[in-house]
Amino acid sequence: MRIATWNINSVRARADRAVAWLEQSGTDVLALQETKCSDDKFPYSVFEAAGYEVAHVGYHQWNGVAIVSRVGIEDVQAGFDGQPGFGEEPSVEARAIGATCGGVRVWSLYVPHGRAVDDPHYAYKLDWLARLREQAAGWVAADPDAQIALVGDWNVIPLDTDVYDVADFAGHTHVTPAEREAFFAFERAGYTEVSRVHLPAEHTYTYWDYQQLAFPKNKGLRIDFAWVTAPLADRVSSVLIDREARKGKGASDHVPVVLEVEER
DNA sequence: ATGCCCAGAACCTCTGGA
Repeated sequence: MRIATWNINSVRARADRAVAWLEQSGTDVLALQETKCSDDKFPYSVFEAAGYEVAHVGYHQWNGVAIVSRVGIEDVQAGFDGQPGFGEEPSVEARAIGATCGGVRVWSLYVPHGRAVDDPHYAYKLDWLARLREQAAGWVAADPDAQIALVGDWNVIPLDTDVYDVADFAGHTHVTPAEREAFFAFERAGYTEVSRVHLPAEHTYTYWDYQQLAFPKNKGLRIDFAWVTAPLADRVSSVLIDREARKGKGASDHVPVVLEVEER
């Protein structure tokens, strides 16, 4: 079974591209982030015509996450328990959706960006990650055999070698010790980041800015990851970051990360 | 060529993204 994650940066602008990629990559379950639409505007029929079921949560033109599956989609949950909100009167955003597909509990996650270290959005980001980790630790404690995959756009650059030049990020979000600590805390919660296990090479990126020829110059970031429980990590035989998906007109600024999961 | 921001809402330029 192939499980992938992809920040699609508007599902309406790229639905045909996403379905073509699903078919050519042989992907069974795809976690999407930044669908940028409300539920009523999601292009369900494009995916359904290709044999995929869809679970989506989106409230307006920002955020939005989905899970697309051709191996079943059960027990859909929009948001995780305790997920913090943002704003003057905090509202929970469409940044997390969980569903069980082919026996794996998949969470499609769009971690808050943070905007700037002195912005309220930054504190929100750290709280969001801490609350998610609390829940995720509880899932493992309740069932050590659980097959859980926390995949998505984590908006954290975990290592200095996960960016073209870390000096360019001095004083900015994504590289602060607090963000990196919040990211690596999932290790202690019982999870393994399997893309790193299988693709340890430095300067391996999943995102390239649209501006200033970032992709041709390979000025990228590694910010899309897959934290999975130990029993599931044992089944992951390889991971692919599909750079080809960044090429050409109309590409998302992120590319898919694909996990090859052996049958039990 | 992988090629010099993009999408959405609204309607003009702003917000958000990293």
